[in-house]
Amino acid sequence: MKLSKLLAPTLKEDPADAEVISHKLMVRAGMIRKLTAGIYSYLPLGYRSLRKVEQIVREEMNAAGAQEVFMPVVQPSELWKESGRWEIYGKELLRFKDRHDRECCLGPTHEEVITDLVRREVRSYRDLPLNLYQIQTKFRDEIRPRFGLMRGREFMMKDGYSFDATEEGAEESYRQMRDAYEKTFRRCGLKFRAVEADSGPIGGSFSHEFMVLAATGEDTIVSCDSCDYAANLEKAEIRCLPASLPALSGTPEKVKTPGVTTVDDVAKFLGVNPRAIIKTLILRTENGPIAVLLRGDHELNEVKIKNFLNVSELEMANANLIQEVTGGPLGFSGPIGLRNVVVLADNAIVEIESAVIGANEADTHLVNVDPRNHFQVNNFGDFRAATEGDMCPHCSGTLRLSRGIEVGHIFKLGDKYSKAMNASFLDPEGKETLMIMGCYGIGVSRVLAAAIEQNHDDDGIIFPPPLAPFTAIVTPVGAKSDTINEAAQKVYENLWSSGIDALWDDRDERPGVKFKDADLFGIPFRITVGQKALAQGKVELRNRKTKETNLVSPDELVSVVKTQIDSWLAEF
RNA sequence: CGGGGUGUAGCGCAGCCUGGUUAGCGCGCGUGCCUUGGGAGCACGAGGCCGCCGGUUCGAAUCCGGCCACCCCGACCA
Repeated sequence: MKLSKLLAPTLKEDPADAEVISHKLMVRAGMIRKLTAGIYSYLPLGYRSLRKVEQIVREEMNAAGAQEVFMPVVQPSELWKESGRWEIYGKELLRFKDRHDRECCLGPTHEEVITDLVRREVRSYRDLPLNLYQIQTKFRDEIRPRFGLMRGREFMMKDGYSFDATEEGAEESYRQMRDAYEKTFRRCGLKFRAVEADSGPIGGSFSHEFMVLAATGEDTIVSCDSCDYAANLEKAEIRCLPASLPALSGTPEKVKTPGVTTVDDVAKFLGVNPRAIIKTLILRTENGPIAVLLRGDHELNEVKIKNFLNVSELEMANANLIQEVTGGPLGFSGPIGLRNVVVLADNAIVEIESAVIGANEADTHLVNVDPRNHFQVNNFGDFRAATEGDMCPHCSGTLRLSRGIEVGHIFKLGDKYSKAMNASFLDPEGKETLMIMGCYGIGVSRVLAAAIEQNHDDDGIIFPPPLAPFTAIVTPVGAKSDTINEAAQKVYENLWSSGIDALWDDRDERPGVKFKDADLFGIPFRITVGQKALAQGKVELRNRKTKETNLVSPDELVSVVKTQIDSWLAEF
């Protein structure tokens, strides 16, 4: 490809609306352009890279025995009503009506469609296991799309679904996908970690997320510093030692705390550590209000509460509800004297020796409270978000927090969808049995963004060779000389005939412009054809990552490039 | 949806507070000269519904009201 013919409009300045590096660089390198919030066009360079990610995913899925299919974007509401998700999916599901007034939606994921397909076509255990996947545009009407391709509304996704006859088979399918995901992300040159995750509204029994490690990630990963335990923040369990404190003598005493409502303010006002305060959160669920007690310096983990109570709605109560439940105003709630609420307490509060709590009365707190004696709790449990330094649930190690970008998510679904939609088969005894499902997603466009987050420098993108839009760029420099241009063309043609996709910067630009663009594009190898090297019968090979330049003869060029690709890949 | 911010040439921005003839700057773009190993220089030039609608005024990019879009923080989210 001649660069003079390529639509690759580069920018010297960062676009004003881009926040993260991958977004800035993809726009500057002329890979993508925004159409509207969270919706992007791919220009030739961006699309080439996207296709390379797709191809890696495709190869690994095929190697793992999955078969590629292609399903509709527009889906009828009937299927979603059958699975129950028409009601629960929320506004992320973009719904509309067709000309006949039939309710439709744009597919944010394809459990319903695939389950419908498979239940119609598969009758016998002989047809199982079956693993089907597709690579397709998904639409999710995110509340707040941001960060370019990182969280778009329309994005490219690989979604795969397995159907097994037995539980063991389903677990084997899950394991195969997990292995395939490891290979896929490694081939994409990503530093990642598989972490335990909550399975969320999609349901099911267990799940892993594949997180690319990056400071700009939107997710928090909790990992143990001594064993291989890793989980996302929603899921991360916390080990708690049994409390062994003696009961406190004395009784709670009221203190006046005028206008002091937050944990920090109370701590400051009374001169105590926030760890000595028990905060009482009043929340509303579809089954009524609840109270959750947490140590002052801890944060609520809503997922843990939802899972414990098996509720789907959970939100902070408003002042009216707080008044109703506690008898006092917002900011002074405490566990003594609550009316008709389930009280959940995080394990950590029993370790507080002498606690401060709200008195359920304006401008008043109680001190000298014994959490083991002075109030009633319905259930103790692990209800808080993990923090740096907590104990690992599996070993004696310590938990650490880091940031990550979720590029893949695998679920074991069990019979959630096969049951709701009656996807069954006849087992060897002729008995009708529900299929056991798994589902497996990769954010293909997000992989591309994540790869750039991890691989860039001040000059631009540093694509790992497997994702680069072109593997090499031939850059003739020096005076307009037929010798140089002919030599450049020869090098270029030689690269292509050896299977290396190369770009040829045939523009009449000054060398600096060409070098800057080549760096910005992130093309792994630049071959400079110029007077100096040509005088020795050589060309210059520059490695985008190591920044090393070697003089090589045109005959050796291809083999040197291949060697350098191999050593680059060896790092993955 | 709550809070904050921004909409002026393809991109990045100034001008607005304190209304006043022809709306500027840098980059990019076109033509010519010149230059050619890290985003050169000079000259000339094209390009604007100043987000949209309404109001105030002799006069609005500028003041007022409404709307829309985009961005950030939060809530939310396979």
